[in-house]
Amino acid sequence: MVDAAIESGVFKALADPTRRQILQDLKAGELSAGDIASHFRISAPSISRHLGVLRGAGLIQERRDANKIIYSLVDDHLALCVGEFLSAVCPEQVVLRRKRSRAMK
Amino acid sequence: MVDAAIESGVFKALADPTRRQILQDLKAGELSAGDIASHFRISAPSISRHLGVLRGAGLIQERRDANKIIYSLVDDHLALCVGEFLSAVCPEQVVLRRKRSRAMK
DNA sequence: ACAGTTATTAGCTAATATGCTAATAATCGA
DNA sequence: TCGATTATTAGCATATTAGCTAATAACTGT
Repeated sequence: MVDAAIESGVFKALADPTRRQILQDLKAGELSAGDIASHFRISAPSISRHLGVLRGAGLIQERRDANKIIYSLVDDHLALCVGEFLSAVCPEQVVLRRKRSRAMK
Repeated sequence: MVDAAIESGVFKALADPTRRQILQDLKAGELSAGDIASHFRISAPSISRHLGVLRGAGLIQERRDANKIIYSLVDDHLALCVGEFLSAVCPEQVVLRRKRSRAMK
């Protein structure tokens, strides 16, 4: 079960089309903030804030590489939060497949 | 492919926890506006507006039954819109199963 | 037709979200 | 260390959202 406050942050984050597009872009692999910003017409600071929202929701993570800050998807978070909700409302149509954890006992 | 404006409406609608709960409540079957409102602490007009948002997003439908207005889930819409997005971002974890249409040629 | 029930619409306030520019921070290369 | 590059933070303006109460609309039963 995903905590309600966390789920709420995820859905809030998904409410903005720019943020949804960023997630889709990151599906292909990690990207720097500048790379991401260059896909949009809005200003870099605005993108930076969108990245902050996504990060706050636990959907993406960042690391510094020299000059740049590199963003990437946090693996299971989106599928877990949204999948759990969809499983509650339309389980016949959405099947959640849990990824095999790579850290096995 | 789901139209972008429609997808946007769906995700906006899902951003509010009250609206997500309404969808979950309706999973069990149709409910009148009053039934729905009685599950929440907020005023009936506020619930009415939430219902309007969900309806505007195509997620629920209404019909009048005498005095009451009865709401129910619109079958595929949620799974289609959100599932399409999840399939783009985390297809390994979320499998979208299309319902068999009952109106077959 | 009228009172009662159910629900929505109107009008308002307060909080939140999103965009911008200017300023600041962190790092690199010479 | 200094200028260039990359990105974030601060501060502001505007738009949207969510809540409320009061008023209106649609329908029932007598």
